[in-house]
Amino acid sequence: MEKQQNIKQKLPDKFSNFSEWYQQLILRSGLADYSSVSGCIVYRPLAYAIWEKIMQEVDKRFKQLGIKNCYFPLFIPEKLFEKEAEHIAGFKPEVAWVTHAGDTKLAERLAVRPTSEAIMYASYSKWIRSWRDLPLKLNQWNNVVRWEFKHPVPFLRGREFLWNEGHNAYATEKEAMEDLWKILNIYKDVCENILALYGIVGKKTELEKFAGAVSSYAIEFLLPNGKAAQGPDAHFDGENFAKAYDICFLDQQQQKRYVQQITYAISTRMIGVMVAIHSDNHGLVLPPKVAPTKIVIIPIFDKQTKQNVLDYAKQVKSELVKLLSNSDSDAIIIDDREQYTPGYKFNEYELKGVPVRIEIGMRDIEQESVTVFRRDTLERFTIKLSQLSKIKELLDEIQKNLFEKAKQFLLSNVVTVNNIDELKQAIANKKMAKANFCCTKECEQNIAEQLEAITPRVIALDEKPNENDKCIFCGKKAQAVVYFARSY
RNA sequence: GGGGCUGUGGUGUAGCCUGGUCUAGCAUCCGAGCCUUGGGAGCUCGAGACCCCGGUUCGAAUCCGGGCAGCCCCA
Repeated sequence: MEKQQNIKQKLPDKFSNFSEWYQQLILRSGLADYSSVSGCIVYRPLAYAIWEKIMQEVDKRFKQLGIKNCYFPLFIPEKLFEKEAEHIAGFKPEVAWVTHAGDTKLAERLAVRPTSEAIMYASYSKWIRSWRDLPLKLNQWNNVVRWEFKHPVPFLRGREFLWNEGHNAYATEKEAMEDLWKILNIYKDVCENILALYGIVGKKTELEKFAGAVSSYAIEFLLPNGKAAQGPDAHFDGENFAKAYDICFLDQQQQKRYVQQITYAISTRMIGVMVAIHSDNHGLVLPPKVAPTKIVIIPIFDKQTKQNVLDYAKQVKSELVKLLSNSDSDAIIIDDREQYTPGYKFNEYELKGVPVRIEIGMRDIEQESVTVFRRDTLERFTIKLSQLSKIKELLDEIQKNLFEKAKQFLLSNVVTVNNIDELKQAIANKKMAKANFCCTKECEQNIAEQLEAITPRVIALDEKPNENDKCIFCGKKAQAVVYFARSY
C-alpha cells in the first residue's frame, strides 16, 4: 500500500455535505488526484485496478457475443467529422483541436476524438461490401476528450475519460436491436453483480438521446445528493451514420442497402457512481468483486509475541489464498508495519475500502481463532481457525448486501408525481420523480427552459400510462412514464 | 450562460476585516532517533508555505485590478 497523507483527518459528512465528502474521499483514499490540467484527473493504482476489473468483466461478456477489440486513431480530420450533421452539432462545442505540428500549421485541423463514429465509419465504408461481411462487431477500449465547461467532478464529469466504444453494423434492424438488448443486459449484469449497483434501464427522450442516434437506451443511477448520473448506454443509429459515411452492402437479392448500426459504451464514470453510492463517513466501501485488496490481515504484537503472531498471520494468509484461489499479490495482504499502531491501520483500510479485515493477536492465537471485521456493516466478530472457509461466504455476503442496499436506496427514493409542484418538491427532496409525459420535443424544450436543472432521465420500459392519463406539463395525452431528476 | 465564496509548507488550517508586532502560529504529514502496538500512542531533533502578474504604500499574506485554480448557488 502506498503512503497516505491526511489519514488522521475525518471526512466531512456524506449526507449533509456530499460534495466535500466526495471530493476528499477520492483524494484521501488514493483513488485519484488532480493533475496540472484542469478537468483531467490522475487515475491512481486503486482507481485503475477498479477500472481494469470493469474492463475484464465487460470484455469477457463482449467476447461471448462475438465482439472483437481493435484500435482506431485518436485524431479525426475535420471534414470527416462533419459528415453527420446532428452528430457534429452535438459534439462540436466541446471538441479539442490539434492545429499545429511544431510551429507548422496543419492544412486541416484534427479533432481529438470525443467519440469515434467518424474515424471508424470511414473504415467501415471500405470494409463492408457484401451481406457476407455482416454483422461487423468492433469495440475499442480507449480514452476520449470532451472539453466540458461546467466545473469538473472526479470521475463523474471530466474532460478526458476512459471507456469502451462498441460499434456494430448489421444487415437488419431486427438483428441490431437483438444485440443492443444483449449488450445492455451485459452492462446491467456487470453493474449489478460486480459493482453492486442498481439502476433504471430505460429509453432516453428526444433531447437527451445521443447526437446522431435514432434512439438511445441507458442505465440511470441516483446519487445520494439527489442527482442522477447516466451510466452505460447503447444507441440504435438506424441508417443515419451509414448514409453519412456511405456504409452499404449488396444483400442476397443483390439490392444495395445501408447497414443498421448500434453503438454502446461504459465509462470510468461508473467508478464515481459506485464510490458515491456505497461509501460512508469512514471512507470507501468497495464490493469484494472489484476491490483489488479483498482481505487485509493486521497482526497485533509486541516484541515478545512478534514472531508468533507473524507466523500465525502467514499461515492464515496462505489458507485464505488457497480458499479464494486468488494469487494476486494484492488480493490478501498482511500489514506488518511496526511504526503504525493497529488503530491507525484500522482507519487506513476503512478509508481505502478493503471489504474484510482480519485482526490477529495473542488473544486469537490462544483461542485458535481470528477476529474479523466487515467494512460494509462495520461489524466485528470472532471465528475459529477451523471455520476460515466462512470468509469466502462473508465476501459473497458483503457483495450481496451492498447490492441490496443500493437497490433499496434507489427504490425508496423514487416517487410518483402528478403535477409540476409535486415534481419540484420531489426533486428538492433529492428524489427521482416518475411522471406521465407526452414525450414531444416541444414540451421537453419547455421543461428545460422552465424547470431549472430538472431533466427527463429515462422513459420507463416496464410501465405505461393509463388510457386517460395526461402529461403533467402540457395536459396532452400521456405517451409514457418518465423518470425526472437533476443531472450530473 | 449568470451570481457568490475561496486560494497560506505535502495536507488541513490561524492570521486578512482594522497594512508594520509575521523572523507567518497550530495540527498532521515527511526525515532521523528513542519508545510503543487489541480503534487514529508519546518524546527529542530536523525539513517544509503566503497561487501568478501588475498596482497603491515608507511598508502588502493582509488593500485594489487582471489572470489562473477550486467550491457553492441559480439558469
